Formats: sequence, C-alpha cells, structure tokens
Amino acid sequence: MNIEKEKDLASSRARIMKALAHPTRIFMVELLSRKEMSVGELTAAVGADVSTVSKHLSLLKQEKILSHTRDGKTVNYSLICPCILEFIHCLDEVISPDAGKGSSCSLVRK
Amino acid sequence: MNIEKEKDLASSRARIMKALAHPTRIFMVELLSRKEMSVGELTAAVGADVSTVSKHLSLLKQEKILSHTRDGKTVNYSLICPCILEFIHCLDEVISPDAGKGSSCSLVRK
DNA sequence: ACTTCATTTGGTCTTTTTGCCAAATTACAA
DNA sequence: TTGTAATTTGGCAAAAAGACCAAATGAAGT
Repeated sequence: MNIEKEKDLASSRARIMKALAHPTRIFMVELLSRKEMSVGELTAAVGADVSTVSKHLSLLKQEKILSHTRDGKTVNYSLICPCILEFIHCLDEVISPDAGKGSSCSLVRK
Repeated sequence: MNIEKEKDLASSRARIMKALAHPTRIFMVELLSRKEMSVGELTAAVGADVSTVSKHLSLLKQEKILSHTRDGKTVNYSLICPCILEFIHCLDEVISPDAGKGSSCSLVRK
C-alpha cells in the first residue's frame, strides 16, 4: 500500500476513534450495548444536560456507530453494530492482556 | 459494577482513544509497529513540522503507548506493546467484519 | 387549536487541541 | 570549546470540541 493510501486509512480510523474518544460517549456506547435506550434514559444515566447528550448522540450517529428510531415522542438509540463493543473491550483485553502478571502492557487499569 | 466505576473505566478508555484519535498519531503508531524509527524518519514519513511530530510523540509516550531510547544524537521510538496495533486493526476487522458482503457495519472503508 | 413532554438546534462562551516558529537542550565530532 | 545535527520545549494564534441556555421542532393527548 502506498503512503497516501495509508494516510487516508489513518484518517478514517482516527475519525472513528475521535467519535469514541470522550468519557460520556464511550459510556453511552457501553450502555447501549446492553439495550436500546431513549435520550432521556441516557441523560439520566450519564448525568449531563439533555442537549449535551443529544449532541453526543448525533455525533455517534453521524459516524454510523448508532442508529435511532422514534417511538411516539421518545427517540431510542441503539448500536448499529454491536461488535463496536468488542472493539472497545479490545482496549482492555489486548492492551493489558495480563493485568495481574506484571506485564509491560497496562494502559487501562480495571 | 456500579455506575461510578463504569464511568471511571469509560474515562480510562477515552484517554487512550483520545491519544490515538489523530490521523498523524495513528499513522505513526502503524509505522512504528513495523520497526522502530527516529523522530527525523517519522517526520519525513508523515510530512509535518518536526516540533509537531515531537509533540505528538510525547503525547503517545505519556499515555504509555510508546517508549524511546536515545542512540547518539537521534531518539528512537517504538511501541511498548505491539498489540496496540491489533487494537487499531480491530477497528477494521471488527467494525466492518464483512466489507464485501454489503453488511450494515461499514465504518472504515479500506 | 392548545398543551405538554421529549428531543434537537442555534447561539455563545470556555476549554482543549493543533501547528508552527524560535529558542533551548543533548550528543558528538572537529 | 566550538560547531553542527537531532530533538525538545515555550509561546502564541488559529481551529476544534464541549457545555449550557434558550428557542424551535415533533408527536401525542385534550
């Protein structure tokens, strides 16, 4: 692969990473991996202003991580691809594969 | 796990994500997964100001993703844990597991 | 049509992130 | 010690991201 293509790929990856690179957003993705939730429920769970939560959600939607369906006057969000959760957990599993063993990889402490 | 612990974990994960959430940084990690490189080599490869590259590197160092050793007047950077690369590729593999198949998961296009 | 509840959008302010320049540091060689 | 190449640091301006309020929109129910 040539260097320009590699840079493009890096940009694509960085966009996704960036969408997940926020405590509230990553937490919401974790919550949504368990069950779909409305904006109100998510707002209560994360403890922030509704408008803030809504904007986080639309960012994740824009990056095609979440989808939403309207049900009456509430809007439910859910993971488009539940495997994104695996990706996040990949951080814990892969980056600190042997948390107890005193390995050199210990980026995320549980 | 209680909700506060979950939020803490989300923050830890977000810190790592954030360190990787930049085209240049993610590209450098990819390069460094192949072989260790000096600041000068990386600068040439990514095409940015040396000082900029140096700052990106120290951010990655701070997050314990990279380590460095001095060799004469050059400094060589390398991945502390090569498995971080697997994590990044996890984005491609896990998030769009079946790129050709017309799946609903297609965040990263190659 | 009028209200009410849930969510989104617009606007603004603050904080963080980037990127470059110039100056400082480090190591080595003459 | 002087000079030179490689890297880091400090400082500053521009750009992006985040948070909150207020106003707008959407979907029922009265």
